Amino acid sequence: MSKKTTIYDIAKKLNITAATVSRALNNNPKISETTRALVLKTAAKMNYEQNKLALALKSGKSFNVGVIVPRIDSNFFASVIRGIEEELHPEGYHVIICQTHDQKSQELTNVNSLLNAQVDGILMSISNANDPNKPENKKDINSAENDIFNNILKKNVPLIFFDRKKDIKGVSSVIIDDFKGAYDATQHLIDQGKKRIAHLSNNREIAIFNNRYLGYKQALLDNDFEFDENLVINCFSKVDEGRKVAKKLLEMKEPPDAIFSVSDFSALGAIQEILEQGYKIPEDISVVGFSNEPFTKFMELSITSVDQSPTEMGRIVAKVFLEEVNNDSKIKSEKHVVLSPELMIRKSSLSPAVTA
Amino acid sequence: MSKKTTIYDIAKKLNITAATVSRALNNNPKISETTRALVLKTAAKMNYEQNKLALALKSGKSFNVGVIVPRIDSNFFASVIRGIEEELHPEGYHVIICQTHDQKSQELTNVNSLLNAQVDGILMSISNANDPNKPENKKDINSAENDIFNNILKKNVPLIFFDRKKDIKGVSSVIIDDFKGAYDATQHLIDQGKKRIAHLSNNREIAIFNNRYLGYKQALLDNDFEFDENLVINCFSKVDEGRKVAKKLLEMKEPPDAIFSVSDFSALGAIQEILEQGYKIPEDISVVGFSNEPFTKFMELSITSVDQSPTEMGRIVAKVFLEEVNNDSKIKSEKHVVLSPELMIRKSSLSPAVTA
DNA sequence: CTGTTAGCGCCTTCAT
DNA sequence: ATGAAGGCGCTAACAG
Repeated sequence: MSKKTTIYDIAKKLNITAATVSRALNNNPKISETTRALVLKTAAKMNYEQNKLALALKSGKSFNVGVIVPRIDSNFFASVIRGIEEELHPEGYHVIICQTHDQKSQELTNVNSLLNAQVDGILMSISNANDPNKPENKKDINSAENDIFNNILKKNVPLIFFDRKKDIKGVSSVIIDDFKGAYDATQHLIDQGKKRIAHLSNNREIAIFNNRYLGYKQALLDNDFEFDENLVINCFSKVDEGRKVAKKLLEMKEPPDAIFSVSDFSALGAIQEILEQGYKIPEDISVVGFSNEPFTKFMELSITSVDQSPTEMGRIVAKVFLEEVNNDSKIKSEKHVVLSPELMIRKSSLSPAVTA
Repeated sequence: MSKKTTIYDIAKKLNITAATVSRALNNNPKISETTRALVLKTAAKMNYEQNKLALALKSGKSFNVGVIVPRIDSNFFASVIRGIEEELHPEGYHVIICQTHDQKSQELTNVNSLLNAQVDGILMSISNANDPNKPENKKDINSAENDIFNNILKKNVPLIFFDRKKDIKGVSSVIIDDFKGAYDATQHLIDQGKKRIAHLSNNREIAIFNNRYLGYKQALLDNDFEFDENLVINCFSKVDEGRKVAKKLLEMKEPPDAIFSVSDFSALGAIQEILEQGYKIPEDISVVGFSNEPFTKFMELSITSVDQSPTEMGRIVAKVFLEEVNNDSKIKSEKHVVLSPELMIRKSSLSPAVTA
């Protein structure tokens, strides 16, 4: 129906020129108070609203930022996005979300389509951080990915990684200290008197999982524990996978008396299997997860987990972006923020003996 | 650094005009194969990428849609958004998300800013569906809200409500059949032999909660149960609130033997309180929640709940939007989709007697 | 088939 | 203090 009213409409009505209207609307000092007031009034009356699209085309700033995540319906990513949105909204930015479903191809198309949409920045958690040291990954997909990242940078669009990063020159990042999170979790189990601590890991080509593995290992070494590679098993972040792996662990000649998992979901699966086989948690076997998923604290047997403060992470990612986008100087500096995770100690690992 | 290359750049290089380049790029039939090939090749070589902003300004279509939700870090909304994104992405649309934190004021500013950004549609779950029959709501905020909705429609921007809707002429909606969900849940409890079923409700000015209340009530009446208003208690969707209310219920002279809650969170709180007081679930008291939050199936004592298929809801919302936006005809028709919820029966309500 | 022209809505020099 | 003109990048109508 009613076409949107433009500055020309209101200019015509007032027998002045669009430029004047523009000035009045933008608090330009070079204009008389009377005409400004008049313009403002009629603008309001005519329901004028600025067309940000035209402004964007003119200024080269769209006030949109793209956020790329593997999926949005996971508490972690949703919370990060929440933080980003809350921090960016007051600054006038809109948040566009894209999902990759952990597929590199999606990642590439998403980046391209965001770039075409002229976003002012791209904040992303990369789909699958292949180890650049592995020669088989170095070519094909990986180089295509690097190309796209460099493409972003060449266009002067700020790019910021969060959680799952990749080391690329000129790219800032916000992550948590996975090493520390794992170290603390393992130390906690040791403090509870556990002697044989297993580790449910995941694809260690992904930095976050590798760092958790290293933190676990270091805690053992620092406590003069022997490190037994047989107690480290990879599994996907699924409940069923956790069950399977737990079953294997319980079949060992010398089963573990504690499990530290990189995922709350596999930790939950392990717990289910352990209880089903008649063991007691935490008396016989303690379990610690990672991510502090909402369900971990809701369980009757609440699960100890490592909190990653995702909303805070999102806030910081947004702040780093704002700094970069507001930094006019030609010299761009990377910024690397490492958040400290917090161990949430709950029933699944709190030995009654120690409690008392 | 490298400024983005435009069609002018490639036109100049080829000594042709920008229009021709545009035609070549858009598969316009009126162009020779040779020049098209040439243009395509040099475009690729120069890393040309279409500026969607300019296109949007020209065509009036931004290929952005705004999604407004109370908050994104809730499994329900995140899943709906997932569905929306997955359905819209292949069609070339980007999804902009806004949060209201259940505040009407935020809702208004979000709508306005999306409109300014020239989105092609707005999909929203309204913050707080005040009962329009309540005279005290009819003025101020409510009318301001209606104004803004009508404003959207006047601009010919498709508006679609999901989950929390409001009856406005010309606005389509996708919701679930809350009445049926509640009815089925209550009937299930009756089938399990329960005689005195309490209901944890919530602000019934919000349609979804009122409909759940009505479904609960109708199931009782259809089974010749007496309806006891004392067994209906309002509480927020929080674990602690559920505990408090459960405590009250257990203090009654004649406590209930089952609870149907409009929220999984308050259901969980109730469960915690009930177990703590030494009652058995489901033998003494059965509990059923609503929403099928992930944790309900993870609990050792898994919680029966009503699934709302949020991802599916998102997909459908997106489809309804696409239909509207692709419908050229002047006659706009509302579309109202009502999804059928599914009761997920779990341990918290499955009486062993019946199981056997 | 291709070039010319104009305009989407806004802002910003440059005049006046 | 205001008007005139140009341009952001693209497409569509109209010529040729």
